[in-house]
Amino acid sequence: MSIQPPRPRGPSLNALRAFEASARLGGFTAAAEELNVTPGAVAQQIKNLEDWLGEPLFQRTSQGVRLTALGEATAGRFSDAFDQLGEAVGHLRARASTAQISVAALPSLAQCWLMPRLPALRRALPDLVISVTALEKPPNLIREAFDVSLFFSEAAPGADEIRIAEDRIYPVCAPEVAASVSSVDDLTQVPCLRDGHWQADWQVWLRRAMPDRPIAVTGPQYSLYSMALDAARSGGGVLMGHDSLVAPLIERGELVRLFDLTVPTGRWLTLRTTRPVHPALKRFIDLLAS
Amino acid sequence: MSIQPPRPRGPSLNALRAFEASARLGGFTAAAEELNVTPGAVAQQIKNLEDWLGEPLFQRTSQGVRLTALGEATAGRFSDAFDQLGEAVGHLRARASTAQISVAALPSLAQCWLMPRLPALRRALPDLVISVTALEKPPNLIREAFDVSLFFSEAAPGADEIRIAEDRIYPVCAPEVAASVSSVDDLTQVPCLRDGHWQADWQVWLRRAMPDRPIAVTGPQYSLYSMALDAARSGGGVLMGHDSLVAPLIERGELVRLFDLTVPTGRWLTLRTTRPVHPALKRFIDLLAS
DNA sequence: AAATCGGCATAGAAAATCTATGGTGAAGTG
DNA sequence: CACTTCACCATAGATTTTCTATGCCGATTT
Repeated sequence: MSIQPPRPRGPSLNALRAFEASARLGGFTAAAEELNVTPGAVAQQIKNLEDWLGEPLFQRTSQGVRLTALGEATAGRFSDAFDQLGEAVGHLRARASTAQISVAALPSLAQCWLMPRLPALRRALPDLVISVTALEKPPNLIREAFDVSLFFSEAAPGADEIRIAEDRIYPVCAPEVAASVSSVDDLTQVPCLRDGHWQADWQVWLRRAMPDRPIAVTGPQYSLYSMALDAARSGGGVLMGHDSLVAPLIERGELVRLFDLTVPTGRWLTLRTTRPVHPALKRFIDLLAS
Repeated sequence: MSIQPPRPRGPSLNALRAFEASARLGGFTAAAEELNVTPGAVAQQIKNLEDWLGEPLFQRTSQGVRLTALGEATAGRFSDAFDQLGEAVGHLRARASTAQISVAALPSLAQCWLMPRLPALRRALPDLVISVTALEKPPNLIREAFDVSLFFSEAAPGADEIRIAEDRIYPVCAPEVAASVSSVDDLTQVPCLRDGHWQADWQVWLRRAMPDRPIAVTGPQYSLYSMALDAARSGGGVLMGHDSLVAPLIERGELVRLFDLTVPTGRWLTLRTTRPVHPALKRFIDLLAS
């Protein structure tokens, strides 16, 4: 008979992950979002870890948290370790023959760019299960179980990134609305539709259209670009169109361009992938980027 | 309002750890021991991981498990990642000012070697909380929350190991028993106490004492060396004494040596530590090794 | 002054994880 | 040849961990 008493328990792996994410992202709330839990859950995990350690890792202030010296000194090691773990999981998935791909995309891109392409993709890759998740902000592909992300990015493309198209904007509206807008000044007389996340679009375009005489436009705001797009299609006003998203509608005659001024926003529609890329994913990406 | 749907869930960290341990130790049972859970729990974790992956990682045979090609190809990455994670936790503990030390030791060493030294150690390091866990086999110091381990080892000492003493054996008994044993042959007439884990001790010693004429001794067996030692002290028979464990009792006259033959077992009492070593631990080790 | 943004604490709910149990086939043992 | 042992499986129920929900606080912004 052998002695089998309780061994000293280490910290929970989830607590370590919560610490790492909070340290890297600079707050419990951001970490909670990445980990897909509530901020309270992260706060608790970190408290557990601090209790186990007997020492605080974050210094709480009323407007957020800051790493203590101890936290600062060790956070990097945890990030490295979890990077490596994420990479190992990536290899596992890449070598497994499971034909599963999950895409993270900006809601507008998911709906207006990806969805129209999905039927053809599914037809070309019938053995592939493709799932799409709409996210406001690009996920950390090393940590989360996404294979591909599709967002607008200003940065120069990295090694695992492909620039698909430049983001260019111009006003668009339904054909029957176009008649009532003959000059830029007329825009003040019609509803100028806006997307909540791209509030600045109109200003960006107007600054170029009327550099000397600033004008202000107003109109309803939609939380999703696709909703604003629907509104524009049904004659609800003028929308600041993003070329990648409205071009097919213009081609089909559902929308028409107003004026000829196209303004680049300085961002690019960027597809980012995890490494390593398994064969099915490679084919998927090649089709998307072509 | 933003879209916050379920993100694709990755595998649980605990499942990954169970996989890593099982792959490294070559079985669910061994992994369960290290992780301090039942084998069934490990089997379930691994099944979860395989279900998530859609592919088996182990090939089950009736006498154990073997890694599949996929498991073989990725297990190493997970070991590296968890090594790094363990190291990060080690740094965390090392920099924290918590004066907590936990020692893993062979039951016999814990009771007969460490316990007698503990009072002095606690007196010398009063601000240190020292806990001791008896284990049959040395724990993996990178993975588990031990600071120091104390076992007999045949291998040449590594970088984080200190050889404290050579393991040498010789028969001992209570003074009143010594009178009835004047030659090695007399050993067949008295109970020869044995420890369950050191069954071979008598054979090792007798092979040297009587190289030409092998004799067999018999006697009760105890699961713990300290029990056999108590039996010997109270006159229950002759015990094969390990020098490090019985020397103090001989000095105090509670036991006497029989014959003059001391046989080295080829093993060494070895103290192993984690790196990095924090200051309190350093002082502890220095005291133990001196 | 009100709204917003992190963060905290707590209780109860949900989910993950573990144990316990009985069963299998293969290998070793008397 | 039966008998034991060993490692693993499956399942159900218990336990522990983790999460959500809620109300609260203090600082910044409007």
